[in-house]
Amino acid sequence: MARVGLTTERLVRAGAELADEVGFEQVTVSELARRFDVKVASLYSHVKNSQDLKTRIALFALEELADRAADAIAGRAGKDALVAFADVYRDYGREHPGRAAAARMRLDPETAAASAGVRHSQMTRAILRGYDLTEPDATHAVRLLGSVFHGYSSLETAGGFSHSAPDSEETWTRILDALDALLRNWPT
Amino acid sequence: MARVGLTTERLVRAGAELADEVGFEQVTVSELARRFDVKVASLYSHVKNSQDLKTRIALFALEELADRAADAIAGRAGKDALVAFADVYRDYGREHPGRAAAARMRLDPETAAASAGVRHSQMTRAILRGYDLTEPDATHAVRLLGSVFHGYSSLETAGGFSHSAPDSEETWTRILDALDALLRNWPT
DNA sequence: TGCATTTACCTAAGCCTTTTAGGCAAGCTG
DNA sequence: CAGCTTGCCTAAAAGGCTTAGGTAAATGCA
Repeated sequence: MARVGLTTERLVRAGAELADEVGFEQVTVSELARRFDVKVASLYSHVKNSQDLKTRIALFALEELADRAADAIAGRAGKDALVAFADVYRDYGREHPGRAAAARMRLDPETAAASAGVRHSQMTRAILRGYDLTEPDATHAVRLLGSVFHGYSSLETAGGFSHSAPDSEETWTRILDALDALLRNWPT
Repeated sequence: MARVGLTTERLVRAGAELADEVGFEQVTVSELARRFDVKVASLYSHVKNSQDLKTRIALFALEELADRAADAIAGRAGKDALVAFADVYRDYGREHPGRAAAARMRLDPETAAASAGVRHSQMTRAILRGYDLTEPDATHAVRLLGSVFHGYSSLETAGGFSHSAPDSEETWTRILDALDALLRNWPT
């Protein structure tokens, strides 16, 4: 009975990697057990159930993404900050499609309120300091940006933009140009 | 052995309703069999497997949504068309969250190419006729609109905007104002 | 109308995932 | 080194997916 050294932390990290390989939907307690060469039941000391595992992966991804975003916007402002921030979301979705899908998972309100999701909206609002928006327009804009980042990443992952001109890269820069212009001239 | 009259069509419709009730992820061949008061194996004459069922629900939803969108934009142009079109997406997501989730499902390329998804992008492009965009900007704009509709609907369903001011209704109209303004002044 | 064909639904069975209950031994704590 | 905690185990139940092969209801054709 060699002990492998399972911890909730290690399971979640491995779950995140598994998600990137096979898709978040396909993350299963059984597969994770297989990867640790351990019996399935053994995971249940570290994780409440399958749902709990997925929620933890989602929280992990939100955290990781928020950290990257924070790094990216440090010392930047205006369009420079907007682009750096937005690129973090898109790059994350392409590097880590499973984690990104996890980050989009529906969380119950209390869990969401305690998650790094809060940091995400705070950072988005911080980006808007480079533009001249007052409430409630700032909130509207935060929601618009969230929708675009979220939506673009998930359409791109679904293959929506592949194999057709213009390439996704170009569309992305043009969308960011457009959003920058929009934020500078937000209609009242 | 009373025959219930199963058909692929009826299964898919029932599956769509089930999705709206319990969530698309929770749609299961077993539950569907239960609803028709039929043994699980019986469904396998009408549907290849669970994946096939879900794909068919997705295609059904895309079709239904495209029909509604087509109705909405008939006889409209400019901002009027944009708003009517966008509202179809948002309303569909709120009335039929399960089907809307299905419509967001990742399809393999050939299936996607044969789906009503094609009509969706054609209609989006048609909306842009009311604005002065030439290629490749029109394509960029189509992708932006797709991202926003997709993203907003999924964030709203996830409860992202609930219980905080301003309400989602107001944000939505302001976002449409903003998109209209943006399309009229697309940066080059 | 009666027979043949098709087919809608069934039973049976195997496999996989999830989850709980209870046991043993590995490794820290003193 | 004795004792406690706990990490991982076996066992088992319950439910979902899927295939193979059968029976009877519906359909079609003479």
